[in-house]
Amino acid sequence: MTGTTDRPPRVRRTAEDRRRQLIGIGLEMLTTMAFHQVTVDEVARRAGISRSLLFHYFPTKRDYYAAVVRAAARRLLRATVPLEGAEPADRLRATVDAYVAFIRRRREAYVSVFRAPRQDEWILEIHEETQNALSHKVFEALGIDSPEETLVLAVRAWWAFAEHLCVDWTARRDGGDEELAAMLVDTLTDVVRRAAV
Amino acid sequence: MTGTTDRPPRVRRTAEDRRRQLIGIGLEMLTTMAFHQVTVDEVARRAGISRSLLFHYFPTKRDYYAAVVRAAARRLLRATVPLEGAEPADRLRATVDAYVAFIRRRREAYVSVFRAPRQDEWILEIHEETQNALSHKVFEALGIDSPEETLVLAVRAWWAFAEHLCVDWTARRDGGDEELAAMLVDTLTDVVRRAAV
DNA sequence: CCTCCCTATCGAGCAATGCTCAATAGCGGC
DNA sequence: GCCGCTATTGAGCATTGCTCGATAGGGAGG
Repeated sequence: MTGTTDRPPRVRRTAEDRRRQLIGIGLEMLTTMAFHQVTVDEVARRAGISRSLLFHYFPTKRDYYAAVVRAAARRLLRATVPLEGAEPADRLRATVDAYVAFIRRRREAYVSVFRAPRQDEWILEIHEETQNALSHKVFEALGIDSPEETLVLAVRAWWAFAEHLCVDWTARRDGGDEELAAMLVDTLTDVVRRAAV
Repeated sequence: MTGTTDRPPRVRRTAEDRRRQLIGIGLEMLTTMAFHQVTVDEVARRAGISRSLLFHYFPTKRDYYAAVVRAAARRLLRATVPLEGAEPADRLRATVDAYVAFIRRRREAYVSVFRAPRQDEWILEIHEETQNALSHKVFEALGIDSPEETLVLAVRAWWAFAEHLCVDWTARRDGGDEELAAMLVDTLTDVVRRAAV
């Protein structure tokens, strides 16, 4: 028998392609394990490349992580694009519905990326940015142009509420998402009212 | 000149003492940096001991981290002991006030321990436990013995709201904590009402 | 005050893992 | 069919979490 380890031959992709592949692998792995368990070695192995190449595309493991998380964030924001030209209440409800549906569908990934142990403040920042973007959607939906700081803080904090409730709710119940969404919209309305005073 | 590196002499403490010292160092370091930046080497250096000794007391770095976080959680829970035998509304307000005051005082530490990047699911669990304990205090204050699951989820999620709002608020404002506490109590009341339906 | 023993403490070294750098080889363009 | 750009690799370094056998401080008993 030959002593050759049957390694797949070197394949050459475009940079763009390779990036996408690597980020895809990261997204997939994060649904299974926490990021600090995701070793560069393993990602490279799954991609069928050497560790060095990963470092060629992402100078640091954190950069890689950040890219993966950013990809996840983009997915979320794309999923919650607000309805054009409907009633404020409907637009609010639509965004909240989309958010609930997103978490229902991608719960595992969402948790590992955003709520599970994160290793890097950078990830916090991306999460923060994302939640701020969601807050912006709320103000958009409500037709509020330049909200008071208190209101901004309150709505942002409400998203923390929403995130937590959605994650827990989808973990314990198989359905009732309409009820959940309704409760979210109601409490959001309450919060806005309280903070606007 | 002598070539002796001036290392302090070996001092022998009781196990209990050493544990406390190490945990204290951890709490202190966490106010300055994220945990993954806290290296075993550095902790040992500050304590004036060898790395090995740290591993003698905490079999794993995570065990050490967990001990530090647990200590921080105990502080928080001790700080928010509910008033005995007052009106429900007053007890609620007292707990919320204590929580706000705690974050105002120990903001840095709180953030690094609970909201900053955490490396370990164990830490999430401790945080979760702590927040659940806080939820329990709310039900105690309100005189609710066995709350519905929906209510439990809602109140727990409200604590996520409260945490976020407090951390952000204390970061941007120097005062107005009464206003903050009032808003928290109001929104909590709203949430309880909405979830009880 | 001396001795003994328990255990707190250390030093050296291993393994995993993030990261670097010079060298190699596939593929598009001429 | 050749050439050059760059995607790709392999070997190796440093840090860091962790192990293990050896050492020594200090309280208990004489």
